[in-house]
Amino acid sequence: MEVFKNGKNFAIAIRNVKGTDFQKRVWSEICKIEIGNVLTYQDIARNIGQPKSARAVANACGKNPYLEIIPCHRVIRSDGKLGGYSGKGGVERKKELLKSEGLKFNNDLKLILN
DNA sequence: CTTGGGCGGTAAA
DNA sequence: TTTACCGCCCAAG
Repeated sequence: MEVFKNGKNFAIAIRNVKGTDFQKRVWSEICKIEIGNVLTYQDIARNIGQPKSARAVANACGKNPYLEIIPCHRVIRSDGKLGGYSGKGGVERKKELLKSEGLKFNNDLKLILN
């Protein structure tokens, strides 16, 4: 059994999750991102000890089975652009989610740092 | 801005 | 066991 925490500090136990070890490591790492924060795919890769696996991390995000729990929208590209979003609404939805968490973007969908 | 090479995990063939 | 596919990254031009 894996234990995930989201940004609101709810602990959520998930049994019989369907996915590979790699995917679970990625997902649990994503759950650590707090509201208003973002990490890059590369950051996640580094945090799980596989700095060269940024692309694979993106794959795992896309297969996230718990869209409502795991904040995969808080993962963006290392150049500050949004990247993709496989949930309903696509990147536009991703952008709105992040804006509602207090982040801002320029017209190139690029994150504006404070 | 574009391109081209490199990359790793996964599902399907 | 290969292949094809990607929500990526980086260096050059």
